[in-house]
Amino acid sequence: MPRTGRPRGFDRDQAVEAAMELFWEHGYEPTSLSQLKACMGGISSASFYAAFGSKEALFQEGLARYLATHGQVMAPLHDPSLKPREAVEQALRRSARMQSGRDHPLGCFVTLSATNCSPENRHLRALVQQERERNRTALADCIQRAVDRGELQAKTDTAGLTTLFNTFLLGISLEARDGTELEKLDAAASQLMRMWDALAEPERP
Amino acid sequence: MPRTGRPRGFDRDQAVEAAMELFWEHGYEPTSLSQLKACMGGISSASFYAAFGSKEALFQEGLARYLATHGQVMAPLHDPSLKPREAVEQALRRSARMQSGRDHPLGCFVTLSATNCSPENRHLRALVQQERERNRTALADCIQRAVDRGELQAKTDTAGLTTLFNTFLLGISLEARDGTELEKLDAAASQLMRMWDALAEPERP
DNA sequence: GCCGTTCTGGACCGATTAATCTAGAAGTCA
DNA sequence: TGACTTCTAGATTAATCGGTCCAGAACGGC
Repeated sequence: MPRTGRPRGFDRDQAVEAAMELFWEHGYEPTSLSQLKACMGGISSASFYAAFGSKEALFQEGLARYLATHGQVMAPLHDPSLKPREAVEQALRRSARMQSGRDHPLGCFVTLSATNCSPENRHLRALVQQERERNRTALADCIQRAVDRGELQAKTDTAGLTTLFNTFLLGISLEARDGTELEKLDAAASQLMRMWDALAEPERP
Repeated sequence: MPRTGRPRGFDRDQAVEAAMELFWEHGYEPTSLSQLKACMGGISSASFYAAFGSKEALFQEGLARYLATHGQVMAPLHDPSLKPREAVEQALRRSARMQSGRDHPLGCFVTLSATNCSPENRHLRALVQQERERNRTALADCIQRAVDRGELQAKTDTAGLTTLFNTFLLGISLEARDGTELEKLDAAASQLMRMWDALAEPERP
């Protein structure tokens, strides 16, 4: 933090937040420098580059901001203290609720902000893809843990079940962006969790 | 078709095909005129505009081409002569197979080509969204038909089940683009279809 | 008051964007 | 052959892209 010199004329934190929403809504490439500067209160190019370095660096800050806030709906998947079924169900329902929320862009930043990408920005796509991979792995671990603990039948096709849940999870983004209401997404999640129960080892009487 | 004048120096049909693949891979906005002209054999701007009118018109032609070819994997959903279960299963499995195919871009044109969009191209996003809506409706009709015919229990939550299948269907795009192999997608589809069977009215003995 | 530091407004950069224009080439038809 | 039509190569358009530069403003420390 600088203790001397002319103070910044805008709130850097709010600016990152506003930029995140722009990237979230329109994606990395369609979001222009002019839009970004405008959403920060009409700051100048000099101010922009002094504060963030580049458009790309700002995008990475936006991603980090998203992961630390809205993206936390996926946290249950990475919490080993939760029962696997609980973790999965919470990830689904929290994702659905967050992504269909109306106080920010619809859908998920991680799946939607770098979908359409020029070859020269491939590394940015890789950045968010890596995040999806993290969730995919966590989900797989969750399901494996459920089998290990006897909460799913031993014969369960874990790879297939993981892909099923992950594909649904990813699909929520597109569904939410198309305007599907939370009620329907939640009902779909309920159906899917009923399936989990059907695959659960029946209690020995 | 013109019967007089200098003949076109390139194959218009092949050009539309090549453009479709570019839009499919990178999306509408990141695909530049230079790339498009290059993939058509390095034609000039004049040739391009004489043949297609505009970048946007070409995109619409590309979409139409996709729907008439690769997009036909969704046809079962619109075929009332198929049993509902068969229609849904075929739509899932054919989508998974097509979208993970390696002789064209991964995923689905309809869900991926206009995801990241500037406000001024909103109408193009609406164009592909409308296509998704068509499939959503067809899927809902399919499931309603299954209930009506007694192939699913009368108490079935049709809206929830429709959203479940549609969300999975959309998710296949993102999953395929992330490189998930057909084997896993197919296993996930199998799990989902097993769920259908669990919801089916049990046969009276 | 003055110095060093940091930020700001605005001009400016080359590159690229989608799209247009002009001159001429290459065909059909009479 | 010559009129007519259609397409092509290449220069050119205005606008916008992400990014840089500079002169001066606004602060803390001395």
